[in-house]
Parts: sequence; structure tokens; C-alpha cells
Amino acid sequence: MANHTAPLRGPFRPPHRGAAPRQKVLPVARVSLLIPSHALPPFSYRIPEHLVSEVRIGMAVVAPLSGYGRLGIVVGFEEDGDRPLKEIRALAEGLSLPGNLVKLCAWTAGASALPLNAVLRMALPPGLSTSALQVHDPAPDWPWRAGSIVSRTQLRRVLGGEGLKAAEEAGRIVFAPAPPVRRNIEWAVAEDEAYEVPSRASRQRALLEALVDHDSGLPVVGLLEAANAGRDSLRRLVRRGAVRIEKRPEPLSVSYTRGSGSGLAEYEEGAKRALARGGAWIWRMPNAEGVAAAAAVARCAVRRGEQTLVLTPEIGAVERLVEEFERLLPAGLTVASYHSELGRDRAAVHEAARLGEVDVLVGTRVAVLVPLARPGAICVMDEPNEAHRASPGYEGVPIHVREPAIARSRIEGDAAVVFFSPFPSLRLYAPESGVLRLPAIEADWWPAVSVVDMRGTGAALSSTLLAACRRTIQFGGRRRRVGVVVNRLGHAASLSCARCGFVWRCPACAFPLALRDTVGKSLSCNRCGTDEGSARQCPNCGSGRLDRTGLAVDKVRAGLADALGVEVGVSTADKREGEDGSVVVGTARRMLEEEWDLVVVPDADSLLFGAAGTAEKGFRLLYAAAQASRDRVLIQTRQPEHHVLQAALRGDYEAFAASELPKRRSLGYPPHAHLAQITLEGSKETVRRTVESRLRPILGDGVEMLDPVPFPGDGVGTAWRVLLKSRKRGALAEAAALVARIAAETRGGGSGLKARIDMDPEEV
DNA sequence: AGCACGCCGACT
DNA sequence: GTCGGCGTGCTC
Repeated sequence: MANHTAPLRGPFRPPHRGAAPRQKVLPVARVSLLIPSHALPPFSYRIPEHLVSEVRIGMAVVAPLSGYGRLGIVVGFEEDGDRPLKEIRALAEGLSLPGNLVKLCAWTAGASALPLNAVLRMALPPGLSTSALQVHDPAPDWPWRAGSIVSRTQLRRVLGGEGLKAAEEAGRIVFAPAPPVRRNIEWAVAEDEAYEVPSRASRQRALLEALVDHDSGLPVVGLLEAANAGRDSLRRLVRRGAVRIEKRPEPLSVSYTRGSGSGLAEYEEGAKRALARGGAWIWRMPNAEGVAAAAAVARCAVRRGEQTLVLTPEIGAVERLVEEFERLLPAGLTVASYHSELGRDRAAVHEAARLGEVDVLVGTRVAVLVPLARPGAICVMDEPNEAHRASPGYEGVPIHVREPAIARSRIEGDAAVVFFSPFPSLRLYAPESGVLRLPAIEADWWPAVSVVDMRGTGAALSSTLLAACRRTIQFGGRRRRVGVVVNRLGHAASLSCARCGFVWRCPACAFPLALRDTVGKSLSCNRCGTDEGSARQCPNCGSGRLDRTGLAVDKVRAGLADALGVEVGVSTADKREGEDGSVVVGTARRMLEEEWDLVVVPDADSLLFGAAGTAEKGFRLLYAAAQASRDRVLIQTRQPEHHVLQAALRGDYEAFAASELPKRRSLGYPPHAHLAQITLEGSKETVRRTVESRLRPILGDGVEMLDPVPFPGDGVGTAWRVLLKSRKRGALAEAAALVARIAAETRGGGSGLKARIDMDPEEV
């Protein structure tokens, strides 16, 4: 491992396609200062004579703001103007980013309506301290010694603002941004074999015995635990010269592969093709096979001397994938994981990746911006999973990771990005997206499918359903289990006919209409605000039995427990009870992680047509439900012939895509056009005024704005949603970024306004 | 007039 | 993040 403060000089590698082209250096640099919580635009600084030859795009520099040195990244150059400019003070080379990564950050900032400095921060080592200064030449009355690291606040307290500035100017203290230092751990090493352990000192003997086979020693913490000894016994051994204690840096969480690569042959050809051509690819296959296919991509990249980035939706999946890669990939390659639970290690992994010491980096969405010395391939596992998008307030970019992944492949010399899923998102699969396709691998096994037609029934659970559950759990021999997938926890927002299953939809958007009040059955569109009045009877079959769509977890659970006479477990995000029982009810996210003998979906219609979901999400859920069943999948529906349901239960993605893609185009969904969903929190008056006076006048050409509608599920009416729509993503992101700025300006006081921006949301 | 306090905008 | 400017409102 290279030292953090040393200039960035990796081991020699042949030229790779990620190399940034040499930039002509002008005497003025644009610098994006890394000040959190402030969306400062990049500022211009003069480059001092002695640094002109060294400064390049991506270089970390120290530049003054209000007289204090701040860390920034050079993001561009410009000609010298008339304005007197401050000078860049120093370089912080060990923290620099490759020039291409700055381009990627700029693209990502534009696409996500985030300030550039916030995105650059995500690409830099985590835990980077931007407030530490090193004391170089202390004045006689200072309390610090030369070389010590002191925080800015402490320096201010002692020296005062002016004193701090003067000391920095004079070079007595130097701004020293650095990633968190790796801890040292104590190791015990056996020294003198001749030492005779006193007969009663059994702990000391145990310690020596544990150490005897380890010439290079053992970490102290583990050793004490293994020998069931305390620190005192060890100290005695040290005093007698039998053992010495050494401090060594904690090991990097980079592991080595130990497989043969023999299980990867099946995917070799596809991997080669994607890497040879580069660009974005969809590789449709069962999720279980994706691991080996991604390993094949990684091996192919390694052969080309390149690194692979593998992105998974969840942290748990990262750890599983690392283990699988260790087993599958030929021995001697390095694999490392990167996610938000990694702690101090993460900065070390970041550096190892940046220096090219990691062959395969497996991480969550936060890893998409990690610099790589030799980028070759990006694998996005389980592509449609929405955990690939950061929710506001959580770590990572708040857009789906597929977007920066594609941008990265383009920017970094056409590296390959491969999206894995049996049912990729239609926005990628649409021919207009320009994403190439590798030959699909279809599931080689499919469960038996039972469809129960619920038209005309009032009961939530059919006798067919109950009989299937009984048959499964009463089966002799091996214990069998039933998983019941329910879509929602509380109340559904849409209205459907209890007789034929008709769902009220907005004539303009084709979205299910939201049920405003359950008694009067008044309907309106959450998307465009259209008010559709009250529903009296079903326009399809004339029935007056109208009910809100969807069954809730607790209702199904109680119904099953009652009818089957067994304990029924529950597994949802915030309630887990009796999960190892024979029958478990839960939400899809939880339930479809494991396998069941019988998977039951008592209300497929709410998955497919409910307000919370779209046909696309419903298709994936039913498909995944089938894949999670060892034996049979049973679903209840009032629209048994619906093509999405039929296609899902056959596992026929192509048929589903062929019927849904034209709808996407006519409705103007990505990739045909882009949406920005802006949620504004504030009084109706404030929101309306802001939208009309500040937002509407500045909308760029081709950006359409729909009127604010109350945010669904917000009963108090303090949250409003505005949709922006455009064929041009850039224009849309600009408008969205402006909203963020306006909201930041009007915060506080009676006119308080909070904004949240979702670019290209999955559901609207 | 003199001063504390909070808000706002500039800082390159 | 840090600063100074300015208006408000209070005290001397």
C-alpha cells in the first residue's frame, strides 16, 4: 500500500483505455471546493509558476476561500481575465482523481440535480478529513509540537480567526487533508524458545503453544481469546523476553480468489463479446446464474489487464458475491468489497482500487464513482432493483446507478457495462436506449402455475387457495412451506370493481386513479391532477360493489390462520414473527429472497394494476414469485387473461416487453422522454406562488410542467408534487437543480419550502 | 448614538 | 464554511 501523502504513482502498467488525454494547461484553473452543505460553483484561481506543469484536471489542490485554505478539485482551465485572482496554494496529490472521473462526476451532477462538489466528494476516499491542519513551525507560545495534526476549530479557539489566517499564510501550519489512517494492530511474536514457563503459569504456556506454529506471530486480540488468557500473562512473557509485541497496519480487506475458473466456460463467449465491443449490454438470465456470468466478465477483463466493478443493490449481496467470486475465479486474483458498512477499511479499499491493486471491486451504488486505474468492465447485478438508487438523505447518487454506469463506460474509453436480470427494466430494453443485448439464458425450470379466477367472489381467500396450502403443509416426509406474498401493509389508494376487477384509470395518463375518500369514492389522478368525480358503478359490468384495491398483510394473515388452523408467520420490513413457520405472509421484498414449496399471491391485481405499482413492477414480482417456488405458484386474480399476468406466469419476458414498449413510447416514459418528480413541502399558497412566479418563467425550451397535485398519502395536504417532463434530460436536470436552489433560498420562516427531487422515478 | 442580534450574500 | 454588511430593536 502506498502512503496517502505520497504523490500518486502506481506500479507500471501498459497504457489503458481509461487514460485521460493530456490537457493543455492554462494559467487559470477552475476549482470545485469541497465544502459540504454549500453548493458553491467552481471558482477560478491562478496557478503559480512552479505548479503550472503539474496541475491537471482531477488534481486535488488547496485554494483560499475567505482567506482560509480549502480542499478543492481542479475541474477545468480558462484564460486569464482582467479580474485579480487568488492563487492555488498547494497540491494534495495523493487525493487526486483521474481526469475522466471528474467528467463522470460532472455528468452525474447534471443528471441528478446535485452540486458538482457533492458528487466529487462521493468519488473521493470516504472519511476524508477536510478540517485538519498540520503544525509545521509552531510559535513559541503555541501548545502544539511540530508535526502534530490539529483541527481547524481548535486552532481557531487558540489563535483566533486572524491568527489562524496569518499562521497559515506564514506556513507555520499547513492544511493537511487526508483519508482516515489505517489503524495499527498489535501482533505477538514468539522470541526465545529457551524460556522455561513456571509450572503454575498455565495461561502463559497456552499462549506460547498457540504461538509456536506461527513464526510471523498472531494478532494479540485473537491470541488472547484463543488461549483464554489475559493481557497480564502476555505482559509477563514479554518482560521475560519470550514474546515481543509489534504494531502492524491492519490488513486490507482484499481477498484472493482460489478457484479454477472452470465453471465459467458457458459465459465466456458473451463476456468476450461485450468486452471486445465495449458499451452498454443487457444480459438476460436467471439471477442465480448472474454471479458466474459476472465472474466470466471479470476474468475476461483481467486477461485484458483491466479491472471490473460489480454493483449490487444491497450490502448483503456484496458479501455473498465476494465469496462466490473467490470460489469461481481462477486463483490469485484480488477481490475487494466496498459499501457503507465497511468503516475505516473503506478508504484503504478505495486507494487499492485507485492504484489498480484490486482486480474485482464488488460494491453497492456508492462504488460507481470509485476511481479505477484500469477500468475495463462494470457489471450491474439485478438491474431493475430500486435499491440501486439512493433515497434522499442516504449515501450515494439519488438516481438509478444504471445511469452513471452507462456514462462511465462511455467516458472511460468505452469500457463495457453489463446489466444482469431475467427481467431488465423496459427503459433499458427499449431499442431507443441504444443498449446492446447478449443472447438470453432462459430459466431451465418453471413451477406449475395455478390461476384462480376471483370474478364474482367476495371472499379474499378462495377455497382453491386454502386447499393448496393444506395439501402443501400436510404433505408427508420433508417439511414443506408456503410463502404468501402480499403487496401492501396499509390501505391501497386505488378503486376496483369487486365483481370484474375493473380498475379506474386516468383517461390522460392511464394511471390508476387515486381514491381520495373511501366513503364518497371520489377519484383523482396523482399524476396530472385530473379530478374524475365519484364512482357509483362499474362501467365494465355495471356492478355497484366497488372496493379499494388490494389485501393487507394482517388481514391475509388472520384469514389464513383462521382457515388453516395453524400459526402463520409474518415477514415485513418492520415486523418479523414466526418466520420459520409452515405458512408465512409477507411483502415481496422479504418473501422472494428465499425458496418456498408453494408461493401464493392472493391479490395479483394489486401488484399489476394497483396505484402503487406499474405493470412492469407487477410483472417482475409475479415472475420472481414463480422463480421462488420449488413446486407450485398459485395466484388469485379478477383478470386471469391479462397479458402481463399471462406473460409473467409463463416466464415470457419478450412477450411482455413487446406489448409494453409501445405503451411506454406513447406515454413518453424513459428512455423516450424524462421525468423529474419534485415534491414540495409547504402551504398550498407558498407552493403555488413559487411554482408560478419562480419556476414556470425560467423553464427551458421543451420542458413541460404539470400543475402541483397533493402528494398521495399525505392527508394533511402540506406536500405537493410537480412533474417536469422533457425529451431532453439535460434541460430537465437544469430545471430540477433550479428548484433545489429556490427551495434552499426560501427555507425558514412562514414561507418555508422544502423540496425533494426524484429524477426519472420508477413509479409516479 | 451605540450596541447586540439575526439574516443575507459574497467569497474566486 | 466564514465573514462583513445591514436593518431591527433595544438601551443609554
